[in-house]
Amino acid sequence: MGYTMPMTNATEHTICTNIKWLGRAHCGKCHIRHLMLFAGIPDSAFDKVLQPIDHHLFQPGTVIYEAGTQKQFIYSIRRGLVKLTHITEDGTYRIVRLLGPGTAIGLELLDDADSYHYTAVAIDQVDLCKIPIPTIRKLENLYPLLYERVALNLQEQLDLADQWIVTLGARTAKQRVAQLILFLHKNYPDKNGNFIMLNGEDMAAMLGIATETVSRVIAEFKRQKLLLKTHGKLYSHDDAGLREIAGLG
Amino acid sequence: MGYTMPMTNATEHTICTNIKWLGRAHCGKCHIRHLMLFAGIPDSAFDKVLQPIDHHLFQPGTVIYEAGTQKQFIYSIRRGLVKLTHITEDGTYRIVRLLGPGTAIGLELLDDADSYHYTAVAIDQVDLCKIPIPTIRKLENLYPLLYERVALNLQEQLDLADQWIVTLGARTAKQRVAQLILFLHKNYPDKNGNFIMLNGEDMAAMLGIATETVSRVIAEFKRQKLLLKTHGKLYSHDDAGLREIAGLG
DNA sequence: CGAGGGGTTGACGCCGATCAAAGCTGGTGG
DNA sequence: CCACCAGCTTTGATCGGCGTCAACCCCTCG
Repeated sequence: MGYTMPMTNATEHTICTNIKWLGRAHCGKCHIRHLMLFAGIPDSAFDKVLQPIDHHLFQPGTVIYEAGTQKQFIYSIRRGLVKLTHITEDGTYRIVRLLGPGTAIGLELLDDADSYHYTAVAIDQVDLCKIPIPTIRKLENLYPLLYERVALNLQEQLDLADQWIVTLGARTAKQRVAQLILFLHKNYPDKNGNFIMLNGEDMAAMLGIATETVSRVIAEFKRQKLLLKTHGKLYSHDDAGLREIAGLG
Repeated sequence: MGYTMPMTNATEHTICTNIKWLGRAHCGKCHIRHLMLFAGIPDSAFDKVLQPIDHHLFQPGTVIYEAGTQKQFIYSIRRGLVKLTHITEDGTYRIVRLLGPGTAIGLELLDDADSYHYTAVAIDQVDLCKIPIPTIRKLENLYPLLYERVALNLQEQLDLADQWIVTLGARTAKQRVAQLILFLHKNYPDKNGNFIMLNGEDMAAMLGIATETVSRVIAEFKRQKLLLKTHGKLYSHDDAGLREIAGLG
C-alpha cells in the first residue's frame, strides 16, 4: 500500500539519461553467450540481423520497461537482478518474479501481447542486451534452435513462478521468510556462496506480508545467527537452521 | 495438512482400469483442433507420426500423471478441468494451476525435465489426447509452427501463474475468495456464464488458507446473494458486487 | 435407511497488520 | 573529515482476522 514507483512516466526522460548506453553488442565475442538466449547460434548469424542488438546498463532502482507500454524489445540479462513488479489499482505492490543472468525478459511480446505485462526494475546494477523483435524473428527463421531456447526460457520462468506459489505463497510469515532466503541463495548466489539481501519492502512484496513483519523476522534470524552480514548487502546463512524453520526438516 | 492423495501409486493399476480408453485420436477430423496445440498443422501431418496419439477419458478425482514419474507423454486437454497439485514434505497441499480445454500439460518434458513437475488430477470429467514426445519432436521438425504453439502455451500458463501470484496470493481471505470466483468465471465459464464451484479443500489449496475460512466466506457470499446455485456445482455470481469486495472497485 | 464425507458454524487464541515512534546508516555537502 | 539528513530498519502497543479444534448438519450414495 502507498507504494510509489521508483521512476514513473513523468521522469522517464531522466531514466534514459541515467542509462549508460554502451553501444553495439558483440554477440560474436560474448563470453557468456552459452548462458544466454542465443546459445548455440553461430557467430556469423549476427552479421545478418535486420536491426542491431545494443548493450545497456541500468542503475539500481531504475525502470527497464513499464507494464502496458508498447515496445519492440526483448532483453537478455547479462548481470544483476531484475524484479518484475505489479501494482494493483488499490496501490498494493507485488513482485511477481526475480530474474538473473541468462534470463530473457519481455518474451510476452513474441506471443499474444502487444505490450509488456509487468514493469521490470533493476535491483542492483543491471547489464543487459536489448534485442529488437524483428531480429528475434529473423534469427528464429534461420535457426529453429532459437525456438527451443525461447521455450526453455519460458519453461524456466514457469518453474520459478510455480515454486513461488508453492514455497512463498503460504504458511506462516517466519516460514516464508526462511524459504525466501533459501530461494535467494539457491537461485542467485554470488561466487562465495553469499546472497544479496533485498530491502524489506521488496521482500514484503514477494511474500505478500507487511514490511514490519519481514523486519521482525529478519532481525530475529540475525539474533539467532541464522543470518550473518558478510559485506554490504551480502549475507551468509545457516542452511540447515533455516531449512528446519522453513519446514523442510 | 493431512491431505491424502486422491489415488496413490499403490492404486495406479486401478486408475488405469478406470480410464476409459477411447482409442486412436482422429486429429484430422478433430473439430476443436483450432483451439488445441496442433492448430495450424495440416491434416496430412498425422499420417506421418511415429507413434499414435490416443484419446482418453478421466473420471473426477483420478490422477492423470504423478509428479516425479518418468513418462513420455504430453497431454492436450479437450474438455474438463485439470489441477496441477503439489504436496510439501510436511503434508501441505497446494494447487499450482487450474487448466482447461486447449491447454497442453506436461510440457516440461520437452525441456529440462525428465519427469513431471506436478501431479495432474482431473477435477470433473476430463477428456484429453495423449501425445508421445517423439511425435511432438517429429512434428516440430516438419512444422516449425508447432514451436510457436508450444511457446504460446507456455506463455499462457506463465500469465496464469503470474495472475495467481498477484490476485490469489495476498490480501484478506474474503478478497482472495472473491478474486478466485472472478477468476473461475473468467477463465473457465460454461456456456451460460456460470462457473464450476470447486470443493472447499481445493479452493483452500489454491488460496493458501484454511478450508473453514473458505467455507465461512462462501457461505457469507451466498447469504448476501453474491452467489447463486444454478445447478449441481454450477453457480452464477454478482460480478460487480464481488469485484467491489475483491478491491477492484 | 444408514453411513460417511463434506460443508457449516462456534469458541478461542495467536499471528500478523497497522499505527506510531525511535534508532541506524549510507550518502551528501560543507 | 565530520555533521547532517532522508530513508530504511527496528521495536512497541494494539486489535482484528484467521487458523485450529470441535461439534453438528446436510447431502449423497450405497
